[in-house]
Amino acid sequence: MKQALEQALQAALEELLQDHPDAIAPEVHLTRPKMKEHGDYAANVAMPLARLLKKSPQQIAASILAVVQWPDAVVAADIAGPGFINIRLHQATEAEALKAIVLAGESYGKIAVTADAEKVNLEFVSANPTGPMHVGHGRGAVVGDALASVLNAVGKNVQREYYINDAGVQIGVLANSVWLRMQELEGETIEFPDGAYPGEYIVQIARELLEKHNYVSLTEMDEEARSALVGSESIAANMAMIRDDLAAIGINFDLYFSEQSLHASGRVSELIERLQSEGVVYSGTLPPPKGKEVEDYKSVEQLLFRTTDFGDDVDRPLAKQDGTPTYFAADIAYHYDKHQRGFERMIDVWGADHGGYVSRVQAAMKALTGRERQPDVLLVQMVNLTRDGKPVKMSKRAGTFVTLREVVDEVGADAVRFNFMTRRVESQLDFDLEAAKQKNDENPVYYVQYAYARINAILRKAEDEGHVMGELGDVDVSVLTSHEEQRLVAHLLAYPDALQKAADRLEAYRVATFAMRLAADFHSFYHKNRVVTEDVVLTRARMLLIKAVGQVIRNALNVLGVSTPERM
RNA sequence: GCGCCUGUAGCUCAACAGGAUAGAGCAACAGCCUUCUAAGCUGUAGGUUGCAGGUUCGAGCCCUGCCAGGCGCGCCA
Repeated sequence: MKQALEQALQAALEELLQDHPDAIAPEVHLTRPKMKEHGDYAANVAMPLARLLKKSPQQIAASILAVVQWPDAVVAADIAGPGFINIRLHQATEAEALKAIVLAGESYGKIAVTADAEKVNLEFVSANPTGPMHVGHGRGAVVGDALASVLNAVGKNVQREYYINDAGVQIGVLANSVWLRMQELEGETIEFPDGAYPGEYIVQIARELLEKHNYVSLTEMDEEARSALVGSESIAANMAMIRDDLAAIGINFDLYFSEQSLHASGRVSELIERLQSEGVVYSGTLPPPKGKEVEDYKSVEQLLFRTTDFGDDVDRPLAKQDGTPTYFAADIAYHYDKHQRGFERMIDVWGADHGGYVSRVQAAMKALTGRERQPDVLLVQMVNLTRDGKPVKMSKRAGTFVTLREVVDEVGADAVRFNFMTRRVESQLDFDLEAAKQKNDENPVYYVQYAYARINAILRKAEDEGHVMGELGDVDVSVLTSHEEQRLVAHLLAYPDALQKAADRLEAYRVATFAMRLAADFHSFYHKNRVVTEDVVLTRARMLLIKAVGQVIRNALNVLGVSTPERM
């Protein structure tokens, strides 16, 4: 319907502007007015034309209305305020759409993924395999997963991908930490250095490794070989834990991609060679960082990628002083690999502390593929964990940081997911453990789920009393005339647009706020109108209405990965 | 010092692509359960949208400058 209206207006505009060959008709964009008095749809097209045509917006709106050919469903269109065109539809036309919603069911609002759908790679979480995920990772995980679902729902072919940083010095630290604990468990006296990972999980891994391997033969091994063995097994153990924790909030990846595999297969060095042959690499020195005190700064000649030619601030090193590739070098190889795997679009979800990294990766991809803004990066801001309003002290060094798993176990997956999803990623998020645990109005997730459960309670009650909605075609929706009913209908019809907008802007939180507003409209309706009454016709119409509401709430929560209990 | 993000009601956040009277929840106050789930609803109060300029028919949103908070700033990832 919206499209039909927009087309009608667009056609009218073209006609009007025939006398102005140099004028370009603005794209018609209809909105749903906040206030019912402003009709079902509103268009502001007359306003931007005011200057161009040297007429008042009201006059222009009038000339548009004079030529426009509306679809049958339009009952009235008038000019209001500073030049809005407000369109009113036959109430029954809107309500008829309830039937289509119920018929479509789970697929209402969704676009099917076709064979030629755009291939999107969505990389998120990518927490280091050196320890458990913390709450900040959890936010990125939830946001990434929901965004993947949103994109999938609008017809994109989405792959969820996790990049395992299983290379570099941190892995050596991990191997060393575990080995020290193994020695300790065997009764040796060890000194546990500051830089090592202190957590209890390290001891647990050490214990498991001692069960699998003969300690004495390990001590007899060459140190490098032992470190490699302990390291890779520790990574495997940590990844198993991470996957398990992710599964606990309903997140599964299509692919876990190993950084180490890029080094092992020679793809990183191949990539560096390729860049060299293209002349965007040189040997040079970087100026010392400004504003930050670097005590032992030494100017060193390094292999540098001329990212400044592609929009970055300074050139970036591809190799460390010892000649091994930097993380950056591997990451370029990784993103280039995604490109070669045929993804038309890449989206990365990173923590805000990686913000300074965006321009260099995009610069590298521009150099390699000529494409701008790839990957598209979502920077997720920090989570401040509180309990009863007081900050929860976290220290990674002391091993006292709160893990994502602990939070999920304490407050539940639904509460964690929904709370992480109700805010834009750009804003920092305060997450209070006590508030998230409460099953009351402080907790938006229950508010929405409660609406769904309540709808089901009513439908059960209706059936118990012998009411049958019957064939959709027989339901007379013209009796749904109250303010609350019309609001609900309008809201339901806005769902596909809301989903599309969330996808276009990579803002999954919109689906959450949509669900909350819909739930609010439903609760309001519930208190003013009875569904099950003596009036058979009205009862059937309202059963259809709330069934459609329940369906849309369910669809929205499905996208967000939040459960929809039938009873609460 | 430079770059990115943020600043909206006492608190946590919205405001759909620059549109109509800036909205919700919590907290406060006053009401609503012998009728489909009170994990809910209705009402009252609460605002110089950090500050100052600018752009235009119109600015919370765009531009400039300040102020405040967060993140980052070579060979960690």
